[in-house]
Amino acid sequence: MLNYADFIKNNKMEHVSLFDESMDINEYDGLIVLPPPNITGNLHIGHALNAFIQDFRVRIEKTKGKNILWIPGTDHSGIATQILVEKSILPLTRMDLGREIFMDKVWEWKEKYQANIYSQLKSLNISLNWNFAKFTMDSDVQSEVYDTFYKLYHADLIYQAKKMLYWDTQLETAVSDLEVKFSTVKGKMFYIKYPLTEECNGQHFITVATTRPETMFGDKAIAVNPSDDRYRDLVGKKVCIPMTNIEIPIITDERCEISKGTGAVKVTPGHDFLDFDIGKDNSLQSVDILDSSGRLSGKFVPKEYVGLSSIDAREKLETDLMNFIDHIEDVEHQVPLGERSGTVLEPKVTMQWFVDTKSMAEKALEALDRMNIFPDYFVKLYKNWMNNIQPWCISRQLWWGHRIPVWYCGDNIIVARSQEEAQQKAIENNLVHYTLKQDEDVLDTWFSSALWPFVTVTTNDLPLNKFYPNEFLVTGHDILFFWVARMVMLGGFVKGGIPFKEVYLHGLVQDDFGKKMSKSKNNVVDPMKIVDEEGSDVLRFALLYHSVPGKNIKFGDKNIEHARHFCIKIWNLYNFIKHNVDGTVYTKVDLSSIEHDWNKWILSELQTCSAEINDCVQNWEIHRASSIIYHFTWDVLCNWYLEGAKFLLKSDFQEETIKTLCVVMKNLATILYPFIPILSSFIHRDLFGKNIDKMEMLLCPDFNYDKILFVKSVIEAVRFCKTVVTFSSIRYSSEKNYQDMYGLIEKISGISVISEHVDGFDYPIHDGFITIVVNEDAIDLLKEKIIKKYSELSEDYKRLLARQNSDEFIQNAPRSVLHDVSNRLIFLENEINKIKKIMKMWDN
RNA sequence: GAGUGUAUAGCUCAGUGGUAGAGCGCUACGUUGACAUCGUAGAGGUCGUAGGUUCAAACCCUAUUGCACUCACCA
Repeated sequence: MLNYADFIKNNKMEHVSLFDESMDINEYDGLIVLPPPNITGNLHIGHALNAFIQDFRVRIEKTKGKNILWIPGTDHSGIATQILVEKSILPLTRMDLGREIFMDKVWEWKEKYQANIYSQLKSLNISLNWNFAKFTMDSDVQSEVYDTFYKLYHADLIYQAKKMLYWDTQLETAVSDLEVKFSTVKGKMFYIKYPLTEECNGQHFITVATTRPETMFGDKAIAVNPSDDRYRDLVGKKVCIPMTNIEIPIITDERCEISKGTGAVKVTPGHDFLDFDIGKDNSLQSVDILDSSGRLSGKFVPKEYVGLSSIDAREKLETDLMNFIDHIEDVEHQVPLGERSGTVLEPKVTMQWFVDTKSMAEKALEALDRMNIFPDYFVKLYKNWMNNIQPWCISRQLWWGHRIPVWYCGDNIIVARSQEEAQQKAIENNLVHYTLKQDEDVLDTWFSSALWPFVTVTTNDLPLNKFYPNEFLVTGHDILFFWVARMVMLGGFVKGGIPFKEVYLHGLVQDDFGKKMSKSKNNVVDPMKIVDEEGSDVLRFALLYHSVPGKNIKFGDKNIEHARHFCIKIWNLYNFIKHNVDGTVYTKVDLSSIEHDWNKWILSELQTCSAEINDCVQNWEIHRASSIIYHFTWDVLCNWYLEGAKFLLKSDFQEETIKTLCVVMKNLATILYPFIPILSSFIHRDLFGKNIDKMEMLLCPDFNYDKILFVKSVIEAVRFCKTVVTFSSIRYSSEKNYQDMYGLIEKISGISVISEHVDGFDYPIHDGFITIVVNEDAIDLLKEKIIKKYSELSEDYKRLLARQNSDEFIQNAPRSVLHDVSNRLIFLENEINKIKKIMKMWDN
């Protein structure tokens, strides 16, 4: 027979098709989209988690009879891809190649890495339907993107404005607030003395503190708080900017904090967010002293500083300003870094396109009534973000992306859905004498991603009313604002309603020590390597088992090992069953023909297990569902039932036990299918000759659960005693005497149960005693065990009795709890009395 | 600075007011025909700290400390 290692090896070779490619579109009952991976490289383990969670749910639905169309795709991811392609053409730059040739290079890159991502997704054995795959820059997707822009523009929700934004000097583009990551670095705080144009009360200078002295060339004022007594007399006076001797006024502004720095702050409206606002309110000019690559430039910058980077200029100023520097302090401060480029960002005023998100955010808040977010604590974050929504800058000064659908025609602006339409509009408006020039910039990647739930439907010519909203969305919590929020906003605007009925946010996969996986830390776990070595089921179960909603997963070899052991356990279970049914496989079994309580019991456990998993799935508690199936398979089925079944297979109950094994294996395979689809499909096909389909409804016959408790109780007692003494037979005595279970007990425990009276040591069990036939020497060890048990039970009893004797408890506790406690007390009392009786006999 | 989450066994983590749980690790025993990639048993916990609510708190509330994350923050 095939062993597990061979099975894994064989399955690598064969591509298991898990959906029926010929399935008619009418047979689908709903749709979901795969969050499109970036075409920047390889799938990482987070993608695998994301994909497996979706596939889990898709397969769950399938076993319930609901077919979900799952559409794959990839994202062009503007900045990230452009950076990589630029790196790949070094030492040439994109300027050297020109826009057209550079774009060809990016498209080449796209083809290569999309193919790579697709083949890696396929190796995860997930049920994506590849017939409908999309790329965010496909031309039909572009039409939808342009159409959305057009609609927003004509609804006055898109506008062009000059605003201060973070500017990436390496990529030479504006970036959105969400793409800024702050980092603590060591820097210097310069205390610079600005000379007053005329002395005032003996003062010749006003001192300001700054970490960015190089921006002084753009200073337009010195501001102090109006209630700051130290500077009261200086307000309205003028100072000179050191080096350039340009005169600027001392003004007051409420936003200056008296306790910060020296209380006096240099106002540079061109290069600081606060200063920009102060400048605007005080009619100060905003001058830009940095060019797009972050080098000093312009008429306000002294010649010897023109062309220097901020850092170089700062260094040079440290010596050049000698006479003006009061002192310098070492400080740690936060600097804004570009998420992708990692370079220091500069606040810079530029003309950009913005989406006015206010009204859409309001609708997105209302959408919460119809859209469930799991886990629900993310609702708070979502609300908080929507309530503090900022205009969304959607233009990027990049080459790779959807070119902004705006055409310039002299001083006229034409917003259109295509070049042709723009042309047409130019003709209509008598603008033909100008050359039509499309905006050079591209749209933020997230703008096109935000349309994903419906463009995947419309561009595939699928019926929107059937597939939109999507059934659910599964994604990492890190892109709640980047993506989920924007899908809800734009989806609501373009198509109305909500884009998906449920949102499940999973955590990030971290390394064993809870650190983020990154190439630089060399702690990246490659999912493809695990798939290659262990099979996709192992990776899948390892991830699902630990995926608590919203929480990050610490992932290491332990997780893999645990999942591998589980798969091997199932493999061995399958081996056992295959061996024991020996060709007579029952695919349909009339459960009413099952008579033995042991068999009926496992059927009922199976049913319970299935129902519990169902409950978990409703709430996306995949980790709990995984524990339940693990526990059922390992403990209930393999460790208890199977051991008993070994006896039944050699008894008069052989045939019905084979039937039971078949029913259990068939249904277990179906339950396991969403967790470990490859192995469970294989088992199902091999034993029952067909693919897994819908879950069967099991109508289990009634059975005597007391008998099961009896068997377990005797066996547990025997095992407990076996750890201290050796014996080969016991006698059981009680009112209820389930003789028909003796065989089972003997088989599982490995001792014989005799009915004739014997002398031995009495040991209490669930419902009576067992008499252990054992020699005198060992009795003390057993006594010790019993004394320990006695003290444990007594303590329990005392505590519980105290509770039951409390009037307040009786008055206030619900009836069911009172009932439980009194039952428990009766049980404990029984146990204790049994032990007392035994102990009394010791004395005789 | 504001917010969110989190603290439970040696480690990694589940836990739904009413008997404290799992995997790994550890100790002891056991290869009986699915599985040593295993089985059985055991040890190991004032559930971060301090209050409060409740008949009853790991769970609810308040405060506090540590950690993680999100947002804001370059004087």
